[in-house]
Amino acid sequence: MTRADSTTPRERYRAQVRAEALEHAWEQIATAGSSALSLNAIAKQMGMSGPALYRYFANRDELITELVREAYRSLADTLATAAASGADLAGLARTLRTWALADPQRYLLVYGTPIPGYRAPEDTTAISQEIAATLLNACTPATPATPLSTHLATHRTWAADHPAPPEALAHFFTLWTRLHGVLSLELAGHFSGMDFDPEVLFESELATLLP
Amino acid sequence: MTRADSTTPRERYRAQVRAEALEHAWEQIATAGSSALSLNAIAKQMGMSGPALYRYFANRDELITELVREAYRSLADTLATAAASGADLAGLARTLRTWALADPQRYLLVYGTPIPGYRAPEDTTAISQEIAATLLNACTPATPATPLSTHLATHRTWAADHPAPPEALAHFFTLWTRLHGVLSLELAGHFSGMDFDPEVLFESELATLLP
DNA sequence: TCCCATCCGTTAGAAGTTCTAACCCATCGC
DNA sequence: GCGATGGGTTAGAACTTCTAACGGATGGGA
Repeated sequence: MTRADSTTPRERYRAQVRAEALEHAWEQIATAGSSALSLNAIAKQMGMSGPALYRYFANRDELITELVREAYRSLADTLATAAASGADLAGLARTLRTWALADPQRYLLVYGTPIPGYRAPEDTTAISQEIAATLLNACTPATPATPLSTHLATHRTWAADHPAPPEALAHFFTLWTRLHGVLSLELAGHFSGMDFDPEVLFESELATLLP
Repeated sequence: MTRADSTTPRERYRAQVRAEALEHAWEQIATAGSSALSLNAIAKQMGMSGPALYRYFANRDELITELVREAYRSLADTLATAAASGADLAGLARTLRTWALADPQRYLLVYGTPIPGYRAPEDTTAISQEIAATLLNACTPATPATPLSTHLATHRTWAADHPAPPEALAHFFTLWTRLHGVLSLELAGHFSGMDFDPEVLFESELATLLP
């Protein structure tokens, strides 16, 4: 304990206040969406007045960035533990759907409409690669070569260090976009008027992705 | 011309101002997203001060609703004219992609993250059904029965008047969600870090949807 | 042609928001 | 105990949406 291995009381308090603010932010986002998130309202819910929160978050964007980071982290961990428990590709896909349905706004925060000016920080792309790797590990490379896989064979810098063959990369992309296609339209309420069950559609798409 | 078959000059002026306001709104939305749309800024761009626009739009939501309506209308017309020109399913899909890439925020306005409280008006769902019908007409019912098609056979109230068989309905949903899956992730910038071409992925998914 | 109602645009202002500045005071380390 | 650090406060600027009250122009009926 010569130096900064343990945290000071101030740092602990600071982390606690930040965490509590993020909790309130999640509640607010779940009910009113990310665009209606108010730093002022959060501060008042915590019993302190307006600008006090600016000691903890430089601005509204930094708070949202932290929410995005938490969402990414949560998804990455959820998928990683599922994979560690022996879940196959179908299990991971259903884990993803469960995670998304548990908090639609959380899913849409990372995969929904982005703010045009907003630029995601470096570490979120790292977590994104982590998620991709978890899914990629479950992708079976038994699929035949396609125009997509041959294209990815020469355009794979994003997964340069992952040993998956180009057919697995192609499989991963089709998995990702197909599941996201069903999930995002379901979460956005575009199936709400219709009386069918989106889960059947999800399972139908999932079935096309299994060996 | 006994009564209201032609428009009065006032009505024409009113429609013109509304149209100009919507033009500025589209410009604003294209650069800063729908959440950053400012009624005040639009008014000032038009040379009039703040609250004047409230003579033309009851509130911000009504203006956004009108934008959503225009977007739906534009997509429906674009697909309808493509279909009238003899476009097949592949042609319609590529028309959709072109339309989406022409103005990403316009696509995301209708298919992206919704505002939780917001309720779409009746006529937009009518246009949505119009779009579905155009695509449905191009869906070949040659696909075999699947769990999804049997489910849709008994849950098709949303397309009750359309004569398509359940296999075509299933085909339509897989088409919709697969294309949207690629497009929405591409428009949201989730492929931007990677160096591959989203069009290849789009064409790959499209190929799986053709007979 | 005149006149009046309707409608348009204005300014003022309330209630929000984000965020900065200045100040006070508690806490923490030396 | 003393001083620096940092948290919380209020004030205030610059925004936003939206309402209210007031002018003035326009357009249709007598």
